[in-house]
Amino acid sequence: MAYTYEYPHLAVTTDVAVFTLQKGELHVLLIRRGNDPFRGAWALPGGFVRPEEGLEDCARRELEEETGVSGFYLEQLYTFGAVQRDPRERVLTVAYFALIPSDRVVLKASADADAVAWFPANRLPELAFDHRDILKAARERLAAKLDYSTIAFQFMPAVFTLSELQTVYETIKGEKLDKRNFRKSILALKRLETTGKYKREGAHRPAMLYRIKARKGVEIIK
Amino acid sequence: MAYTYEYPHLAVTTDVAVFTLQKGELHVLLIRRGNDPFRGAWALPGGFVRPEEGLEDCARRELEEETGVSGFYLEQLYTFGAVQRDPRERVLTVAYFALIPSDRVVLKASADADAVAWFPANRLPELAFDHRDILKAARERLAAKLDYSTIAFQFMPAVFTLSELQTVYETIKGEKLDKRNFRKSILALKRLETTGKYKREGAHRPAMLYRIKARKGVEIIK
DNA sequence: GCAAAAGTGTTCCAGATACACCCATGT
DNA sequence: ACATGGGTGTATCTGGAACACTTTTGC
Repeated sequence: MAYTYEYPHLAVTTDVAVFTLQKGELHVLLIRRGNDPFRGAWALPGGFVRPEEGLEDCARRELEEETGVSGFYLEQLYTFGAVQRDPRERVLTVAYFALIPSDRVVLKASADADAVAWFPANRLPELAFDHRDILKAARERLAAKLDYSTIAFQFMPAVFTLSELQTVYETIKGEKLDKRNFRKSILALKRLETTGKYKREGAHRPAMLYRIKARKGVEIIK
Repeated sequence: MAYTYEYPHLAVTTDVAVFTLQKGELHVLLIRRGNDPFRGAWALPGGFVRPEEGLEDCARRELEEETGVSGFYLEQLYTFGAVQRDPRERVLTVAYFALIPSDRVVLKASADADAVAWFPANRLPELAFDHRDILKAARERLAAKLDYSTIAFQFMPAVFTLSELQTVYETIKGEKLDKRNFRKSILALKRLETTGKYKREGAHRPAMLYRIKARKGVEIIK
């Protein structure tokens, strides 16, 4: 099967930088490549855009196929188009980033990949293509958005404690936050409500469980 | 001449939303299309990406070819990929936005276009494709960046008065600013210096002319 | 002398920051 | 009883917002 056009066309992929939090560390989803180029190396999940498929649809489909997760937050990041970024031919990639709550990180292996795994964002293996650059851009965007949007909520399960939410902020920003000030400013957003239930674990006072009032999209705040 | 590939490729263009300021109004550069589809309609300058050409190179080249200007500020905006955005076939566009100082708005007609003209951003003609969406996204990005970067300097000629700079902010944000507060905050950035010369025009006190200390890129501030 | 834009400081307020102790629980 | 993380209020600081008059010029 061949595809012929009157003038040059480009190969176009979407790649997705998928983040979650595990054990107080930011993790990235990577796939071990089963084909050349970079066979055996780790790469972002992604694949070629089909002619009748929207860009975001493509990113979502590839990610669902390769990992089995769905319903995640997805946002276009940047389009990487350096001429030599793929050794085979010119390949453009429209990069996205996705966030997955920490209670939905179960993965399935798939036909496209030898393996799928979460890696701590600070200890990554060698990556295929320019995927390290893509991840760097995604981390910067994520960290920036913490300050002026409700994006952090996308990491949270259905119910959670304020300390857990604070850990999300601290992990991504890489700095400790003051507990009282954090609670004050988060509650001032009026986006959380108490469930009336408590999380009890370990030898200490149980923590109030909160939920997000309207789990719509990410809102810009301040 | 035909181009054949083993699997589907996409047509990829860059389109550029070019802004400048004229007579205290934000203006957009448009090109009247000489070919179908949308022959005779106005559109953003842009064109197909060549296989051996970087994305930003393409945006810059198309804009220089069609307008004769060069050395402008250029930033990737967003990639638009709706399946039906071009009636001929699936065409992806990597949209950029560009800013041109108000003293360099001279245009040349070119082979690609019947006409090139500046339009007030608030009174646009019918536009081809989804170019109205692209312009909307570009305006939003521009307005947002005023608050946390030095992007407004990209509109200024070599020397200018603080009142002229203030007019740039007021025009893009669509609101009046306090003169004393504006000067205080702009000068606090330490990015401007006086030239020692004055602009004298009209029956009033001459205004000090300033210049930008280091005309590098756009910096993130605060 | 008058019209028109340039230039200049201080007060006020709100939101961010710094900071320390008691509470509820399991062992 | 003690170790562990949960939960709470106030004083201070700082950056943004509000605000009015004098200066220099051309006509």
